[in-house]
Amino acid sequence: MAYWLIKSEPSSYSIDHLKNDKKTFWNGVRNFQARNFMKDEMRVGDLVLFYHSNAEPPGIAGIASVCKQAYPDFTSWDPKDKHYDPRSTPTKPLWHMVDLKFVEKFSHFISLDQLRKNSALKDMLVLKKGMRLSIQPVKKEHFEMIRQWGMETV
DNA sequence: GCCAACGTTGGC
DNA sequence: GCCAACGTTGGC
Repeated sequence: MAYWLIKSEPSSYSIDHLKNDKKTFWNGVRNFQARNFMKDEMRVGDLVLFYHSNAEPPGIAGIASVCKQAYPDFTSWDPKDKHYDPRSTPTKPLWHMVDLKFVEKFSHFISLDQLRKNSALKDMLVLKKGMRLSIQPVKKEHFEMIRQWGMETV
């Protein structure tokens, strides 16, 4: 069982959208490193920190879990989709996605600023300068600390 | 296979 | 809206 962090812009898809949908497919990933994490390493039952990027403030909003292992991202060969990539076809899919389901929304949103101030978390990839990867592995101890923190009553 | 140019991400 | 940092593309 592994732990991850995924980024999403709340203006396009927030933790509240996921809470409402209960489940969604994580399409539109068009970066090879992120794709490889999904395709090669994400497994059903893995837990995911749901990060709000390009937000005010940015930070971790809750938790999701992987409920379907990687399969071809069919939006990649749809010319009408904004994530269309002509290199990808149904017979030779280039991009993949997983399904995520809602687990919990944090009672205590953890801002990027708060993450930075916690020295126990300083090795987290999301805190590294210039780190743009939208899907990142997270250490178990970091995940557990953040989960506990996030569920604290404020 | 190098690397400049370009496009994107995402904090600020 | 700016722009640094990065990934990707394409000319050579």
